[in-house]
Amino acid sequence: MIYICSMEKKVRVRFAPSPTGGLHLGGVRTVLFNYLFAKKHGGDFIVRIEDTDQTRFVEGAEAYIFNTLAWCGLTPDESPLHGGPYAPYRQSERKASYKQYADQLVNAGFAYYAFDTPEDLEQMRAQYKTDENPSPQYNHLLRTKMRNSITLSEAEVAALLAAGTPHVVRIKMPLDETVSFTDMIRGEVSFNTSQVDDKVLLKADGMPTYHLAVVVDDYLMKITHAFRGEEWLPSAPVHILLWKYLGWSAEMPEWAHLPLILKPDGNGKLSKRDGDRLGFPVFAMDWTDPKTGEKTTGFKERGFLPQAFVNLLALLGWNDGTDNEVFTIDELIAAFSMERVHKGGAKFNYEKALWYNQEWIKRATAADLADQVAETLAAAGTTASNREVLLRVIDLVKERCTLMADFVTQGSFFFMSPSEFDTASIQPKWTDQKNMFFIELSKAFESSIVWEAHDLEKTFKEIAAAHDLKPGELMLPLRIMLVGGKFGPGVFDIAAIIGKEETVNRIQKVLSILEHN
RNA sequence: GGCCGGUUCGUCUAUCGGUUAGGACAGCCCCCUUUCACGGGGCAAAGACGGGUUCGAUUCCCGUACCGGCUACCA
Repeated sequence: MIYICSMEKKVRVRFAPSPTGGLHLGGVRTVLFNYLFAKKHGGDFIVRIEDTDQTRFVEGAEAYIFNTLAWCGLTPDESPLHGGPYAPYRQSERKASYKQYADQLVNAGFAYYAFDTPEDLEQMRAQYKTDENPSPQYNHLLRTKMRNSITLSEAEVAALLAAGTPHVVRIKMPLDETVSFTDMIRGEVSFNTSQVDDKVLLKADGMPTYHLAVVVDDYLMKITHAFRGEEWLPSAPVHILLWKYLGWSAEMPEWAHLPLILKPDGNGKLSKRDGDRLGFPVFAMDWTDPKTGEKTTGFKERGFLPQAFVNLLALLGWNDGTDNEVFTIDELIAAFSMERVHKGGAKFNYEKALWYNQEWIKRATAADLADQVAETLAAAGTTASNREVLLRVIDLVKERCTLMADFVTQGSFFFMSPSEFDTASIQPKWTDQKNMFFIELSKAFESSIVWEAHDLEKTFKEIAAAHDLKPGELMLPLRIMLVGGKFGPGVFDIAAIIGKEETVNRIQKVLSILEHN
């Protein structure tokens, strides 16, 4: 027998989000693994919007998803936004195409109509709930006790259908069969069909559930590899069976169930709440819930570089087998392989995330950072109009910034005089002698012809010696005069950049503050 | 409860039968630095447990424990 090897087919993967809110870490990582795998194999990355639940529709969520992908630089080859040969890419717009497959399954005896109302189901669950079985399933046992085309006569079913009675289509899980498949990450996984319930395939409103839609669309869109979170593992047998019942087994994609991203403390899936509670972002970008108005901050607005965000996500559950942890997207594409994705979930570590961002800021050139830094500064009320100066400042301070916002504290004083001076740190040891020194220093600076760090330091030391003072006890006062506080790069580098006039002004300003205290 | 999955330093992880079990983040110490960082050096820190298989198991198998996921006309 000749098989068409999947390696000969063009790789096509899809990310299929439900537009119900902000995109969280785990979601972006799923996108990333899809993207890396596709690009690694010269394939296509498709985004398909799974908006089959009309009750959960959230305004703006879809646009948010695309904005996030754009920020991360993970551009889809096909999507509702980018178009493509298999449009539409929104399941709500594909609604009409699902019913025929549901009917096909019913006609073949693999699925059936169920007329139970939500109240009926609720009652059933209440009735059969016991301590041993806290959540009774609509399965091979219970379906015989419900109102469906298995328990009802053919005539009754026909009459109900003709009367337009609301109904769903459910898969008829076979009794005691073993369904197994090879997961790219976990190897062989198998299930006994008696343990799986009769999932709804087509809802009463005519929309498919995820179970039907994912199979139909993956087939129609010629998806070759299906990656999703581990939470989908339990429903995999339903999907495998559907591929089989629809007669598409030969084209079924390879599956990979990605490990979950866990909360840093305790256990369990990472949620938005954990971020709020522990003080770090969980969403990629800011998200405001249109209904509640609740705002959630994202990694972007928190001051992360997209390269760092992508990098840290890739290394959460994957590594290339070496000690290398910092990768560009191109390096990730080159190094990526599903075989090296972990099975176990990973607790999210915000400290490590900060480290990645700092690494990326350190490695970026001043020119790379300039626009963003200027923007960050502007948002904080500081105008950096001179690009030349801005570049010098960035080079001087970037290794002390872990978040973009750090450029505000580390960089503002280059462009405007500090609004506050930490004089409390120098006051106790302040003397007339020091006062005299700074008066003379400011005069000397004022009459300087050259204005470079090296010369300024030389002048500073000469005058200090003349006053019989150690440079060490004068450095901190000078720093506070120029910076406002005990931080920042070398004082003379700072003086060199802010210029003669500003340097002298700041020295005199603090001198007068000290005098009045 | 049932089903499925997972388990190496506090955290992320390397190891694809033989290693002093390696690296990174965080922590601590030292050096560099007349601030804060960066950088350099060092310390401390791990195979859940019990059985097998094997000359030899962190690695392969089984059981137990623990953790997680799922158990909707949600994805």
